[in-house]
Amino acid sequence: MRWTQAFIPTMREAPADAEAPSHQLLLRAGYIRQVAAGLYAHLFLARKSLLKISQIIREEMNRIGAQEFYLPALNPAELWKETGRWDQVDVIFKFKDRNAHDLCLGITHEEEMTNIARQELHSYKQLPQIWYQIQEKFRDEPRPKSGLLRLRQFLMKDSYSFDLDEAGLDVSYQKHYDAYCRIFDRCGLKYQVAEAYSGMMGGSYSHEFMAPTDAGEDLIAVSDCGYAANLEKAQSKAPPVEDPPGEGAPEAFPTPSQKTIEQLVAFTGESPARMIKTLDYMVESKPVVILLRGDHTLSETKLAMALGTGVFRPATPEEAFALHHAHLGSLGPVNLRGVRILADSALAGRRDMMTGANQDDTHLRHVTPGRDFEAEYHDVRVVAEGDLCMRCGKPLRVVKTMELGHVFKLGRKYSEAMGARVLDETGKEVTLVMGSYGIGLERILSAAAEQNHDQDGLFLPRPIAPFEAIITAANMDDAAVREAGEKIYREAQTQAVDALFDDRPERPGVKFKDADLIGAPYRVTVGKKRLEQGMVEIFQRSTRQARPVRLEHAVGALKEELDRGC
RNA sequence: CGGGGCGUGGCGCAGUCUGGUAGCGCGCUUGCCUUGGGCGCAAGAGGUCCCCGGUUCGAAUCCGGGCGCCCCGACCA
Repeated sequence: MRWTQAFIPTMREAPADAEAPSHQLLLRAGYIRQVAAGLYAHLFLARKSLLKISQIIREEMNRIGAQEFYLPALNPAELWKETGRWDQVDVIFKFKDRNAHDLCLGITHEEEMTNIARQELHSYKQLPQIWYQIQEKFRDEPRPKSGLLRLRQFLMKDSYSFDLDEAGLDVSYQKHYDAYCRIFDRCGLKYQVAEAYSGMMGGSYSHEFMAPTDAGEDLIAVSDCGYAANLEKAQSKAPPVEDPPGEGAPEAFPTPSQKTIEQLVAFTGESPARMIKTLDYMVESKPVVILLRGDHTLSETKLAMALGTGVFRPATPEEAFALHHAHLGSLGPVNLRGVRILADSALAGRRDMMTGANQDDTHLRHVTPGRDFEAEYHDVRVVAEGDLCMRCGKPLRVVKTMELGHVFKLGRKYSEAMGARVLDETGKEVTLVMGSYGIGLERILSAAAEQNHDQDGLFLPRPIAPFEAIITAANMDDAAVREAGEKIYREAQTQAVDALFDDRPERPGVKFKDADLIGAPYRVTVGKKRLEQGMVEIFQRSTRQARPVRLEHAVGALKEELDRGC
């Protein structure tokens, strides 16, 4: 492609709305333009890159025997009512057609795929099946953000596996896991596979493929031993805390206006790890007291697991007062009767701690869990940086990441609800066991941009860069330079190098700046001085290393560099 | 949905408090000049000041209502 014929609207300045580096640079480099919140037009460069990404995905899916489908994005409500998701999922775009028939735009396609499965799969002999598509998905997100990171319409590769039993699902799941690793490897991304929270569907199991980047919106805990998990699910051992040997009974002491842990730390000089934080929740309309170490944070996701229900909310100050006869800031578990008390496991075995006295402006010291109050112990805290790995005991790191893909063992949730059954070899009717597996295509591009940029622009991994190289003729008015550029461009085409020839009559500075911006991993620079020696330059964008090569070897040398991987 | 910010030419912004002919930089067009890091000179084009209503002789500016976008939080099948 010649730049004079390409539509690559680069911008010197990023629109003020863009904050994340990937967002700013994809706009500045002319990849995308915003249409509305969470909706972006993919221009030439974005489309080109996304087509390369989808081709990689397609190849790896096909390699595990998956079959590509293409289903409508527009779907009738009936199927979604069958599984209950019509009412349960609040991000569905719903509307009526001219006949007042309920329709929605697909957020994923479990229902539609399962519908096909139940109509067409009748025998174990037809199993296993893996069906996938690369299709638009629509979600009425409360808050779209960060350019292509959280969109209302986006491209997703979603696949669905249908097996006779769990053992079959394990195989389909593992195939996907391996395919996903190959896909993200081939896309040149740094990523981490993390165990993921799998909701309240017992026995389910999932992994997320996470790209470390500051623009991400998920936190994962990572250990040197290979353990990694989303913070929603991650478990850890809290580093041990030295408690004093004191065996004294709880003793009240005045703490005027000391309400927060922070204030109490300043007031008493004790560390927050020596304090018990008391939180009240209303769980299905009944109060539950939750205890945490002062420096720990409650995980509502884990709380839901521990309680076996998601129906809860923090108690109001009035509800808390009714229970403790004290205001927030002085709550504690000692002498509380007739209420369920749930303590984080990090409190087990501790002694001589400090907590609220259930009397305003008063706290208790010498409080020992198990002696001074009884509680059920559960893991309900969010892993903190520095907590110890449950497996290897080494400190965990907390890393900010972007979710690229998710593989999920669904089990029989959809097949059961929709009656997708086949006959097994004994003639018995069995419900299909399903998995579902997603990849966000725009997120691959965003993550690649986040992981491969500097102030001047992008340098995307070769397999997903819109162009593998840009040929920059420094001065198109110089006949020798122009012709050398043309020659390299022609040869690149012959050699199947996907190159952009910058043949614009611009000043060199403009062309270099644009070349730095748009994400090609290499630049071949043709300039007057070197050309007089019969030389041009191969410039690696990521390292900014330039090396001279003979004009006639330029494309060969470029190919070598490209093939070496970048 | 709660909190905050913003809306003026394609992009970045000033002007709004204190009402009086709509400005600057970049970009764009044309000509000259220049040609290895967004060069210089000159002449131009381009704006419903987010929308609706009100106040006023007069509204980008004041008042009321609405819409849109961004950020933080909540949420995220």
